[in-house]
Amino acid sequence: MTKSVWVSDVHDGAHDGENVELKGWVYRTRGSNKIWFLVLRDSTGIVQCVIKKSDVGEDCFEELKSALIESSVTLFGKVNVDERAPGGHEVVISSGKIIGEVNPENPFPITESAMESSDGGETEFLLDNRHLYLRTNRMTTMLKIRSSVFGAIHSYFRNLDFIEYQAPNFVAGAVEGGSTLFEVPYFPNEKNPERKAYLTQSWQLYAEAAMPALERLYTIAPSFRAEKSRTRRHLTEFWHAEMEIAWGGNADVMAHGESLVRNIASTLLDERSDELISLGRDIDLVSRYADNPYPRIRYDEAIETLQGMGVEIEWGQDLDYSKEKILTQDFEVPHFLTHYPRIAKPFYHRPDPDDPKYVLCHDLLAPEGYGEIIGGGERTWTEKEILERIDEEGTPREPYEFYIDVRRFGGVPHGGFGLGVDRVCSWLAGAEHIREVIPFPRDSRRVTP
RNA sequence: GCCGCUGUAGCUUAGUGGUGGAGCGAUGGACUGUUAAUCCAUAGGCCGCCGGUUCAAAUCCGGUCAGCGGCGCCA
Repeated sequence: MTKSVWVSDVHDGAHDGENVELKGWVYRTRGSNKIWFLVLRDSTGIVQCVIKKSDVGEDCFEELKSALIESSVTLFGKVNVDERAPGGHEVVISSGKIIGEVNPENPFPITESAMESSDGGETEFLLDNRHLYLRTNRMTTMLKIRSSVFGAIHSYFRNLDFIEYQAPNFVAGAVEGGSTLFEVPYFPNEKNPERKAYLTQSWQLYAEAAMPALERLYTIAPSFRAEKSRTRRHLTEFWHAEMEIAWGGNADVMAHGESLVRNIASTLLDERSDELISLGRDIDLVSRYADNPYPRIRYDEAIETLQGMGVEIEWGQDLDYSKEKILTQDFEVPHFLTHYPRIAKPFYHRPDPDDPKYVLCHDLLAPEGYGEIIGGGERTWTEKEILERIDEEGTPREPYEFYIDVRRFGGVPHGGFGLGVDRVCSWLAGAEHIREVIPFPRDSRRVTP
């Protein structure tokens, strides 16, 4: 049953003149009643198969001719170098059969016309038929790019001896102050009829608990946000790559963030440049993101810049997307924004000892309007400071007792960041919408298929 | 939570008050090398749903449902 010949190997010339067995799905067909061209698709590409009635016989010819788009087939034939074939290689078939048929009364719904006006985007029809849309060239390409991004993140951290570490997805309280959490009934009982758990928004608090044990740790895991965001960069379930290091400050964490993102860009150039080109992505742009340093700008400078441009913004306000967009429109590479006002950020950010009006934090803003891809910084790490900050925010202490304990037993300076993996995929692939880079996107209005 | 836009055949769409058209796909036929093949024919429509105006509604009005886009929030 195992498959040994892949379409990409046929095009690479690995089987020229050989008899091979091909397994795959019908991509397109055309022809006459004497010669039939079946373009076969597998996970590595497409190849033209030539079926002549005189070679395969009447019965086989009629069977293969009846195979509709996305029928699965096995074909035997000889690999032939022929300039008339798309890609330069074709397979002249000697026999073959349909494995899984497609009923003519219910043909494969993802047609050329279904994708025609979508512009790589996401029509209602394509979203409803996502499970079938995955088989198309565009989605397959996106998923391959996504795989390389995940691989690059694992390689980056493992090469530096980071330990991959998993936190629970059911949690008792919020990480972000005031953000909306998904509630899940969690074994309510007589004592506690309303008992609930929440889906995690971040691995961070649990990573900090393991920081004194592992010192360098990372994860790639889903995070959940119950905000009804309707934008091209939000999902309710997204993949979060997070890291935490002991004995590191804001600048150290930022250095990792920069290296990681540049590493992802260069990995894509190595492994997926064909795919990027097929999506129409400008390779020079991706090279620029891989090769150039990412500047750091303090919050105060950003505010001054914006005010100088005539934007109405006051010191102390967080930078929303509309401001980010104005700020980043002239950026050629991602920029870090650092030292936000303490009042704009949650309690776990450490106040700057040089000026406690600010916290030691950073956001990494991607160019081309893709916005924030990293949020991170140095953590509040003494018991005194963390209690002070929790209280000043009005956050209850109880759910965070385990977190405060980290400071009570040998606290050390430490920090980390979270990177939105889907956002990075979307940005580097040049996607129109973050939904394009995840197989089954979840947003506030859609949980199916 | 707020603002905007769109629902016509399986898909993409034309149709501003008077018997709903096309392309793709499907089916049948023709064609010996096609490149999204081509040509001929056939089938396929509660014009999202409910109500109203009118002699007459896909078309005008009200409501409703669904979807999409944007803002706030963030990765």
